[in-house]
Amino acid sequence: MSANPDPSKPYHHGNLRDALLTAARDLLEADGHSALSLRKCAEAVGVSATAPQNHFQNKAGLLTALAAQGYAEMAVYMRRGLHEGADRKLRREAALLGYVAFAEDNPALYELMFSRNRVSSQDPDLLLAVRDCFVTLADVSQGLGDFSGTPEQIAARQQMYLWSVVHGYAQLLTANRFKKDDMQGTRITDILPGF
Amino acid sequence: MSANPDPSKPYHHGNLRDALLTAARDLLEADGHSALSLRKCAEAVGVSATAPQNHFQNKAGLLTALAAQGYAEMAVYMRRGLHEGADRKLRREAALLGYVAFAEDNPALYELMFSRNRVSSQDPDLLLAVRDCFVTLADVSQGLGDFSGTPEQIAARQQMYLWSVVHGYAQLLTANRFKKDDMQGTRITDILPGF
DNA sequence: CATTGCATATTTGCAGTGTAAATATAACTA
DNA sequence: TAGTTATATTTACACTGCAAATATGCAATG
Repeated sequence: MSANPDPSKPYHHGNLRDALLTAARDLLEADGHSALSLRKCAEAVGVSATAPQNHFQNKAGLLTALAAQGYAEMAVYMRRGLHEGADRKLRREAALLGYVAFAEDNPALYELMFSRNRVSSQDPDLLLAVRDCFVTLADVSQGLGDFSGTPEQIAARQQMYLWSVVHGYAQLLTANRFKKDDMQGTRITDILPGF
Repeated sequence: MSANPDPSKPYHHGNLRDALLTAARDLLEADGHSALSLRKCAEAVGVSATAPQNHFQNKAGLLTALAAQGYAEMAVYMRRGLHEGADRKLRREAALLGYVAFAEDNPALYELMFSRNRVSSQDPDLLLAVRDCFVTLADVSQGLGDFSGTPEQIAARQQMYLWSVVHGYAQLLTANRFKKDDMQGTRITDILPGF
């Protein structure tokens, strides 16, 4: 129909999917989840309003991809400073501090990752990223506490316990639910009895 | 201009605010937060699309009122089965089970109550409801664990710890993040080491 | 009782949103 | 080169929150 209005800009972006994800994360962390729309992402990247539809089935698809990216990064945070052969308690401490650090660095994304019904929880890529992330958590939960039952039950409860505390702490912290006076530099590793 | 189209229905609803809140909760729990809109609430109650504006400054106002209602109800759940003079451990158990039961009965509302930036966290009514709710939590967190420091620091960390575990457990549970095979009827009181 | 004031509800209008469908463009492939 | 496919645009529509003007009826006041 009409010619390309700006010949300097190619018709095809080349890497639109990644560019949209980056724009989405910026919008999400900068202005909150309510400021995140497919159209704003498109505008930020400089493409037409409906271009994102070619890369994400719908908005949930974009959010799901964001969440998967988040889990992958959280895994890196957790493994940072976690060295093979180190003392188990030190490994656990490193993983927990990494977990919380990720949540503090990406509070809006963290909320999205643990939200109900906003991401397609059965997405294969997401499931993979989640699994990879919680391999570390399951690892460092070994030998924790004094639970009873079969070895499998003990392991399951150790994981449920550790994940519950660290997730609860991370979410309450990033949602500003802890009074600053009470905090006084308290870290996740300071509130685990017998740690 | 034009006469009332249905004389059987009064021009003024009479109790629109409460009716809207009820409709909002139904929509929220039934079809998820994305199905919740001011217009749908209005339609469910049978008033004009913009009638809610007279009772809530904006959508955040409605969500804030919903959250405040939630905290008030959660306080009731926690105090249910918590009798004066009872053993502290039993009181703690009752409060925790009540906390989780509320989250299970109102998963979408629970998520809203702990979300970032969706509710006006400085709303006076909300703050009051939150405070009343966590009086009980602070109460039953006394004598928990083996923390060190000044009495104030110990109390603060006891509260942070208990709130973190129970919140993390409730959220992960209602977000279906615990594998059913691992659960096997495990309750919050089963994953607290030394409980 | 009449009238005035106020809380409540409606109507109208607008910008922003997700998404479907048809079309256009360019890259790849045989 | 010709045909196919992936990628991007345009157009269209229903839905949303919200602002502004208007309508309605109750309650208090003269």
